[in-house]
Amino acid sequence: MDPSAVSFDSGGTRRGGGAQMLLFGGGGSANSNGFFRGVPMAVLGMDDATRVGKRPFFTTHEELLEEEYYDEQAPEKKRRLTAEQVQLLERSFEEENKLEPERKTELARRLGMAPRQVAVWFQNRRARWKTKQLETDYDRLKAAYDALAADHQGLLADNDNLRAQVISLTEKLQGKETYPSATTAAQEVDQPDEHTAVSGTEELLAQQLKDNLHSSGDCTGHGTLSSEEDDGGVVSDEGCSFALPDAMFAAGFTHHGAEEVQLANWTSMFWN
DNA sequence: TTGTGTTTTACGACCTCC
DNA sequence: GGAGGTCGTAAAACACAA
Repeated sequence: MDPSAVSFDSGGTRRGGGAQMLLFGGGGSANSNGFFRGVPMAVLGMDDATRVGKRPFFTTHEELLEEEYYDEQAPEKKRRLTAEQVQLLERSFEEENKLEPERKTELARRLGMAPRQVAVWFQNRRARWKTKQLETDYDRLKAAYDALAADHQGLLADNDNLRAQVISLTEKLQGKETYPSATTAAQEVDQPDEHTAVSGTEELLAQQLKDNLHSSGDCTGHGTLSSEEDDGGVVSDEGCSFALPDAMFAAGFTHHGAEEVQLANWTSMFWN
C-alpha cells in the first residue's frame, strides 16, 4: 500500500465514491506541502464555488502551478489530469505497465502529483488496457468462429447435394435393373443388425459399402473424383465432384456384377 | 438546457507474493 | 504482515443528442 494513501486516508468506511466524497467534500485544508489529503493542490485546483470562472479541462503544468490553483481554502472536487501529465504517464506506461516504487516516486515528482495518484492512474490504465485486450481477443475469436461456421455450412450443403445425387442415381439404377439397389445396401449399413441381404450379389454390395464407409474420406483414384484439404487443416470434400455417373449412363452402362459393385463403391463414397 | 451515456479518477475489499 | 496487484464501484467530468 502506498504510504501516502495511508497517511492521507480519509478514514471513510463506505466503498468507492463514498470514501471519495469524504476525501473531497468533507472539509479540511491543505497541508504545508501543498497537498490536500494526499492530492497536491496543483492538481486539485480550487473549488469552483470559490472561484470566478471554471478552470479549463486541460491546462498546462505551468498554469497549474500558478498561484490561482494553490488556493488553500478549498476542499476539492475531482480534477482531471492535464494533457501533459497524461502524455507522460502514457509514455511511461508504454515502456512498462507495472510501476516500481522508484519510478512512481520519480513520475510523481516530475508531474507534480502524489505518488498515490500515479499508482492509481497506472491501476486504472491497466484495467483499461485489459478491457481493450479482451475486446480485441473477442473480435479475433469471433471472426475465426464465423469463418469456421461458414465452412461447416458449406460442407453440410455439399453433403446434402451428394446424398441427393446418390438417391437419384440409385433410383435410375432401380429403374433399369432388378438387382438390389445401393440404397438397400446403404440402409443395411445404417442398420447393421437388420441383415436383409438375400443374395450373394446383395451381400457383396453391402460389404463393399461398409468397407468404403469405414475407410477414410479420400475420394481420389476413382475416375474423375478428387479431394483436397483447405489450408486450415479442416478436411473438406468441396473438391469432390460427381461427374462420373451421368457419363456412365450416357455411355450405355446397364449392369452387372463388377459394374454393380463399382456403382456401390461410388455410391458409398458420398453417403457420409 | 437538460437528460443520458461514456470516460476518468479514486477508493475499499480482497488476493498473491515475498 | 506489508506491499502492490486486480476487481467492482461511486461520483465527477465530459460529450452529445434532443
